[in-house]
Amino acid sequence: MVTIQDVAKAAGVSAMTVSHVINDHPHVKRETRERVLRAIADLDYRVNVAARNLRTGRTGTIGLAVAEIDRPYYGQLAAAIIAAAARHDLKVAIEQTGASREGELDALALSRNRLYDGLILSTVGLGPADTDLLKVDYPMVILGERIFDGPVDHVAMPNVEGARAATAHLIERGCRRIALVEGRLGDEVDVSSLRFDGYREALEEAGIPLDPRLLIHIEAFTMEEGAAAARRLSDSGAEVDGVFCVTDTVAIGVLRGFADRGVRVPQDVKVIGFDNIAEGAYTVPSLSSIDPDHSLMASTAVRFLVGRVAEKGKKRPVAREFISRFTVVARESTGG
Amino acid sequence: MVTIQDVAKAAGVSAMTVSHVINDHPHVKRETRERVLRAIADLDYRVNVAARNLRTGRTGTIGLAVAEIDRPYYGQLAAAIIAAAARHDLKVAIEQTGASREGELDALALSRNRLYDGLILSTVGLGPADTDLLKVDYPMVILGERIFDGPVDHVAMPNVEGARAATAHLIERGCRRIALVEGRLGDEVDVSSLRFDGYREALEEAGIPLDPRLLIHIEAFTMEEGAAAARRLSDSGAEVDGVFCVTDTVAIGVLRGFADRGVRVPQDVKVIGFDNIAEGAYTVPSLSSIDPDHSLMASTAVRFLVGRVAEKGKKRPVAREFISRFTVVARESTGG
DNA sequence: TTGTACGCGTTATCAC
DNA sequence: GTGATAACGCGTACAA
Repeated sequence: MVTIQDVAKAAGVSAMTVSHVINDHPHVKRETRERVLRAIADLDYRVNVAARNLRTGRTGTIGLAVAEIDRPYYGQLAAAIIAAAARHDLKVAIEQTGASREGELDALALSRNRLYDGLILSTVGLGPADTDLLKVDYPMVILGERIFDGPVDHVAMPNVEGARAATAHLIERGCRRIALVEGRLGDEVDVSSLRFDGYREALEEAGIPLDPRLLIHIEAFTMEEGAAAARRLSDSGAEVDGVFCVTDTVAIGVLRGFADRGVRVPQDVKVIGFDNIAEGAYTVPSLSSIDPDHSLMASTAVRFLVGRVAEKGKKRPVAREFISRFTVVARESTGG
Repeated sequence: MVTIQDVAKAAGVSAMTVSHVINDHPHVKRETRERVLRAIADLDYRVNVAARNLRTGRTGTIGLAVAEIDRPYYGQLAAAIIAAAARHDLKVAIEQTGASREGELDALALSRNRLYDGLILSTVGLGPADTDLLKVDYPMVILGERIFDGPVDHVAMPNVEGARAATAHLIERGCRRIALVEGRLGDEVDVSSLRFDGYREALEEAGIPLDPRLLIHIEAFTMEEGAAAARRLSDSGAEVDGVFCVTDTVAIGVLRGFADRGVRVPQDVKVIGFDNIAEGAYTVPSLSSIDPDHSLMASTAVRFLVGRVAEKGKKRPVAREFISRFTVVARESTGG
């Protein structure tokens, strides 16, 4: 294995100078630099990242913990984060938490083990009760809800506002009997409960009473659960002319479930989701949604994290918070 | 920062003994072990992975280079690989190549920089002409085609056989004018050309002449290109009663494109894809496909790679090769 | 502008 | 069963 010493010897300089050349330090005569570069090329020298990491205390890798990378929402988020991290010369290692509390705690532990310079954690299972666990001594950014008070940076979606806009959009299109497909796991504040709040507010504003029979509970935000929910809703005989789904993935399942029952979208029922995943533009009918600008969220999360990494060791200042903006994307599922 | 020395001091032993305890070596008296463990807990000691990496020459992380993690196929593959790697205590860092030759070369370079213990490379842009570039001196497994002769392990899909089965499935369902939506980028052997071979073979076996007007070329394997292809096909007025799409993602776009033109699937045209991505079960109509058993491919790729990592430094034996099996998944898009 | 000396935290070797 | 010592390869004071 060719080391920096070998290069130094070949170039007739000290390892120090080689290091300067590698790290683009000034104060190296051009001639010397060129000689070193030639030696590097000749010997096919590569820096040993492990040694550099040990010395600098950085790994050049950040962790990204998401529920499951094979769900479109997380895949698209991960792609955006990887791209944003690359602009800071950072690599991204992906952890899958399986949407469980334990999985998220595992991810926290990994960074504590100094595998990563920092962690971007997409929370699903952790709730306000776990605030203490988030008081970690390494850079972290929570990608999710504004439900934590601790000194932790947040990048969140406009859940309440977006859900209100989605519901209002259905109302504008003439819906009056609007179901909500949601999945609150307990009494805690989570994505589902925040989006429920927006749904409730929009109904109130329009003077439409909230009918508990139109709240369809699902156990996971999957297409499968969405399809089952739509079938249940249809089979129940409940009058429904609109459905707001807690995520697009669920909405795609809902579209499928309605198709199974011969319910026409948007003629019989209008459907809207949340996230604006890429697939929504290609379903039949295409899916209306709320677009929370994932790439803005991703770049902000990375920016926050990079900032924390840079100021590592300093006293922890107040937590930063960023709520993304959103737009309503009207497609065929709500009448175009 | 608390080091192994601190623990050693606190436990009244040497650092070596602490190391033995950490790494589960035998030959440590139980009493000593317990004292050490208590010290570790008391001090909240964490091993410094960077130092361990430097010493052992391993990073505990493998690279996975895919075109774009936000495409369902790669997302689902990545999830399977992360799960398989976890069973070997390995982390996975994801590189996005953007489906380009340069991106794939960059990924090769990163591993050469010893960032990873090994690399699983999903090739799209590299062709047989690049065989030399794949003669790298670190563990690597190619996830893709059997198009490389070099001493590199392969895990491939049954492209020709699967495509033949897909086409034969359409023929069985009564199709005679079968279009192929494909995207060969040049004269090289790639996914598209292999699946074309299978398509051609199936037509031959059924005595159906190949009509070049039914070969629809696309520039990328995306939903967008698929939708455009279906619209072109429909607008061309060509008689078509079946379409085999080179991937499911493209097929989902094709379904959408046909919907745009009022072409009914499967009544007017039957459609089948390749990959059996999860979304295919929830499209309307649901998508028939070829399932190449991704999880088997993923676990095999990781197994190959782990084997190479273990035998690192030894002479390079012959390349291993694994061709996955497949099943035909018949859904609504071909008549159920 | 370049070189020397040393430390980063861990583990392998080998002795006891 | 336990410990002393020497690497692993790089970066950084500090000296020259």
